[in-house]
Amino acid sequence: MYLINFSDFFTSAFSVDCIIFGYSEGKIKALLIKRAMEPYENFWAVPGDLVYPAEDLPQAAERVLLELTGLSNVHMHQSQSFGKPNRHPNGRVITIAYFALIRIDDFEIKASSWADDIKWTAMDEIPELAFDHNFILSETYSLLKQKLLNEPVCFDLLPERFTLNEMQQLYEFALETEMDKANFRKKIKYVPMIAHDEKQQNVKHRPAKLFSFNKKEYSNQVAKKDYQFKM
Amino acid sequence: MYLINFSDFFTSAFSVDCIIFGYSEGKIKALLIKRAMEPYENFWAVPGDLVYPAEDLPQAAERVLLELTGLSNVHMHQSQSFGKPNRHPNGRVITIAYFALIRIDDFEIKASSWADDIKWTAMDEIPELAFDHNFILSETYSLLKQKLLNEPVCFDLLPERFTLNEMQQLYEFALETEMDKANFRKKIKYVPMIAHDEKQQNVKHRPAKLFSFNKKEYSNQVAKKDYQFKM
DNA sequence: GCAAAAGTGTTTGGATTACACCCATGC
DNA sequence: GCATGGGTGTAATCCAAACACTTTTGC
Repeated sequence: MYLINFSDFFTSAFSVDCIIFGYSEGKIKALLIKRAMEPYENFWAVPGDLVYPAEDLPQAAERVLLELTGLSNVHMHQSQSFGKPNRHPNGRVITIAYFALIRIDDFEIKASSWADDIKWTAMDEIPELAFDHNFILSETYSLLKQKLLNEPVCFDLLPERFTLNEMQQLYEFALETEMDKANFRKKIKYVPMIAHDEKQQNVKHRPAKLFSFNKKEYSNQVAKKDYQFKM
Repeated sequence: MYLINFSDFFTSAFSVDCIIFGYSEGKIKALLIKRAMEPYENFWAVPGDLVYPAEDLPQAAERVLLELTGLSNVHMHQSQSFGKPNRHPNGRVITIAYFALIRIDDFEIKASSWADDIKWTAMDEIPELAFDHNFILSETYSLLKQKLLNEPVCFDLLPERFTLNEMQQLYEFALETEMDKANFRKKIKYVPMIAHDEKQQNVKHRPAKLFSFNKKEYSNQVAKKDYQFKM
């Protein structure tokens, strides 16, 4: 038996928070919005929204992403759920965090009806955020770092064509370590990548070769079980 | 602006599903219940319950665990959330899965008001379950396997005092591989464990030494950053 | 003694590390 | 030429796999 009526359970709301990670200037960044309404008006926050009663969760997260970036068909990774009874001042709201990895230069960000301002913020410069969003963001960033070690998700953050040094710097930022150039290249020797003839432009030193991730070949090798991405 | 009234968002319910993992006879097992009520009456299912409007999520999961096992103060690990709009026939119910790791021999399991029967089922013998519980269980098991590789959670499943072979067999089952005895022992050489004088009893071969996990020493070393559990 | 599993040592090859060196470009 | 990073080779070391061997118990 329950201590309350069955129907009284159906009095909660849930939201998705959608953490959008990008990479530029050697740093992993998250898209933050400045809230245009109470509660926590004028605080920076992770974009998120309530989920409609008939809407699927990842769909809702994709909707938030679409509104802010115009991007669709981006894979949403599920993070954790956060449900402390008092985390939202207006009622019981449980939030399910999702995160998306995108290429910063591929689109224009737009503020939305519920955001006054919007900006990319490097993960080592996150200010105080609304609600429990500092906690949500840092837990989700840990998950991202985990994935960077075990899955080739770095290529969702890097430009379609990138230099090996850009790739190395991404890992150096995420893992907060310095790496040896020669050793890094040995480590990624078996990652399926395409070497292009194209070179870096407008640099005042020897231009680096551009690479792109060979997704097809990667899927093949994983299916044949003779390769497992590992950093 | 929202397409529906703000209050209409507060028409959903949350549940927690609480996957209880144990280890015996060389296999990782999950505690399943036979449902005593509709929907899915008489189906096997993962134990779970609705969350009270003012209840914290991990608290609710602990409540479910307590009712079935009498155990409290067990750390609940969060798994994923599952929220397809039609996953529950009686309304929109989002479930947050948690999992607990316990020592099977440390307690008596008891059926509860909402369960007709209850049993331990090995992870390679899971039957068809109610709702989307097959999916929830297999996703959560993947997470457990992940944790077994990166955190010393195997000691929550093993008896307080265990043999190195029992530990090896746990990993062999989880990773679905066979391991070399000598190499396994080299790999765990730096895991902080206490070797006891006590030996295995009632075996018809040379009795093995019993070990236990040195949690205090582990915490120390992790704090000093000179050790990181890794299998 | 024999069976069975506990427990340990050795060899080998591949990966990781540290470090050195040469190369191509802009100025 | 020089500064700057791109790109590669080598030697030392560590680690993991394979496998063999010894030890201790019950019967």
